[in-house]
Amino acid sequence: MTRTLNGGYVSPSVRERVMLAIETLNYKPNALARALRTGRTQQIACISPAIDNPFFSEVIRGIEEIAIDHGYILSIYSSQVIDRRHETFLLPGRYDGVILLSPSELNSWLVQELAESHIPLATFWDWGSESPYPSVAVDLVTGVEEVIAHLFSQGHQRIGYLGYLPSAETDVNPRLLGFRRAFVNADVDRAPYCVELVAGFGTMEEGYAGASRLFRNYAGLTAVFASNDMLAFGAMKWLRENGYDVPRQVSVVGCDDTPFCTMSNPSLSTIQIPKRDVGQQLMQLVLKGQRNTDLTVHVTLPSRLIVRESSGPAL
Amino acid sequence: MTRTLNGGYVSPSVRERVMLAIETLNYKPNALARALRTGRTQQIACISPAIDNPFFSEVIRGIEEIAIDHGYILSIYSSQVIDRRHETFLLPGRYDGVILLSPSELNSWLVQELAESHIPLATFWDWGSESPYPSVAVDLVTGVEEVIAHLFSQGHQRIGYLGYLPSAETDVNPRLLGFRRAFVNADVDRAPYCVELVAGFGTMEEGYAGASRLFRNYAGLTAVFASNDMLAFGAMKWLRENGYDVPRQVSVVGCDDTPFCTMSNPSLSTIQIPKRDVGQQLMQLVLKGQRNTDLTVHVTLPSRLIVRESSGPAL
DNA sequence: GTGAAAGCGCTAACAA
DNA sequence: TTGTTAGCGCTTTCAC
Repeated sequence: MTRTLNGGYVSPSVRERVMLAIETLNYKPNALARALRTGRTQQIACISPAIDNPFFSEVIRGIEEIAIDHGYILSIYSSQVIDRRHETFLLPGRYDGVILLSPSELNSWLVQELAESHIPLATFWDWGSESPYPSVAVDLVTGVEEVIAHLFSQGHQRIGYLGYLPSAETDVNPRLLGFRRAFVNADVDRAPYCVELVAGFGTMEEGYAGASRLFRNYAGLTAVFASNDMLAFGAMKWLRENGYDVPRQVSVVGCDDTPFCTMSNPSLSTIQIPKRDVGQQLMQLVLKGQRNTDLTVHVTLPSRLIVRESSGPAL
Repeated sequence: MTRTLNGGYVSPSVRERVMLAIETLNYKPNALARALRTGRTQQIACISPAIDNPFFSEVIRGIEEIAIDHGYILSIYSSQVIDRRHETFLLPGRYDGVILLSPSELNSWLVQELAESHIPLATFWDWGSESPYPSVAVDLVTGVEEVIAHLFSQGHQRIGYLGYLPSAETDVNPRLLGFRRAFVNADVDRAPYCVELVAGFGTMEEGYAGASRLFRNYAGLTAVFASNDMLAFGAMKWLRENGYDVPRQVSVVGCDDTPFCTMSNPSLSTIQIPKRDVGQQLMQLVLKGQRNTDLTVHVTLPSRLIVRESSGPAL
């Protein structure tokens, strides 16, 4: 029977009889038993911190494209609900590879376990310092510098930064890094920049609340850079509701270039990230990891500013 | 060893020695082998047609809440990439239950297979006629009637419907059904309504293109009802770019009440669906299905109109 | 070209 | 209380 399905030397008569039996008994192979025997499941796990953030959706689409091409199917998990109780759920056996999107301190234990488990691993690393694991990163530092240069060139002096922190690693956040560096590098004297960080995963609600704090705590801001688009949208809402005209009174720039950027009114200036590419490279890294073990590859992709309607000349 | 982990009668000394061995050898149980033996995987699969539509994200969150409570972990798949090659990937063994969101003709084969496989199944059914499988549905017909009543009351006469069709089942779409029925039930003579359907999954791009066709094909429209929020956002963008003021010249109403409804400018009037509830009920259905087999339960949840800024008096 | 048997890593049942 | 064994459903290998 085995041979009939998996391609072997079978005589036509036997093949026919087997096929008939399969049909009549409605036989379905048990994927689990097969995986146990062969050691491969043809499944890849992707653990995402927020499935409702379109940024990750797009990255996942990239992963899927490559995975499908190689006969893998992609299983998506939300890292917000994974805790140590599930420790073993993807360890030995279950997956032929794991992709971790934006791991934070909240799931560092998972990264650790995964790394020790010898399952091919790839991470989307957006916390500054180099990843100890195979990773894809985006060069956001220069992206953010572009943003600040753009705002400076439009006459903005007092610029706010709106970020989020899933845990406490704020200092290695490349966006904030770029933000600070841009001010240091600027050849003119500026009023100090203003930073407001909200705890969370970078949602619109957080952006709304964050904007409120930012503008309450710092007077005279004419521009805000938000560390992702969701925050930016939330901030724009707060600004609109509180009588600030965007972009005439306040410029807003986001990060990620999610699909809503072109839909919002005004459309959102943002940093474009090659999201599909990120996903594709991640999956390629897993594929590589399946051959050579213990390699640590790092891929860095570029980012660039896209100016839309939400940013313009300062008053 | 088994007993030490899974709670059995073990003497302290043995327990200690086993624990030590586990520690030093860094032993991790193989989830696959365990599942093969016990017949349960503690995993639930959820197959979603569009992970980038926030509507589904929210439903998934509801599923997750209940799943977690019962010790299951949720695996999410995008049905857009699943085809017959993956036929066996969730059949016997892999999952203790499967939830199918908005199955369409595109994956009717999957529903079929699943139903035959005796895996507890629950479907989110949004195509009108009653589901032959355990399902959660939303009473959209009355929701849509509310929308039309609202638009009528604001003086709108010529109203467009903007829908999408993943396959050809347009006639059982409850939104369209409600839309038509509202016109029939109306006690006054109205200009005929106008329907434009775009092929696809209900994205913003489709909404943009659909609006363009709608307004090209039908003159004098003063209101549009879109069968989901994404389409509505796309339509609003097209309207804005083509000089139509929303809501002063054209009212727009969406469906789903996704988070962006309150963020967009103008904010979007829409039909609210209890998304979390939908998810929770779906998972409950799976749980039920694990006990009694072959039961076919149907849960219907209500929907209601939320009026925001995008709809108002006709010119 | 085909049947049979071993064994993947686990748990449940049965002896001891 | 503990050690041992059979077997989940498959694939691989080795006889025939």
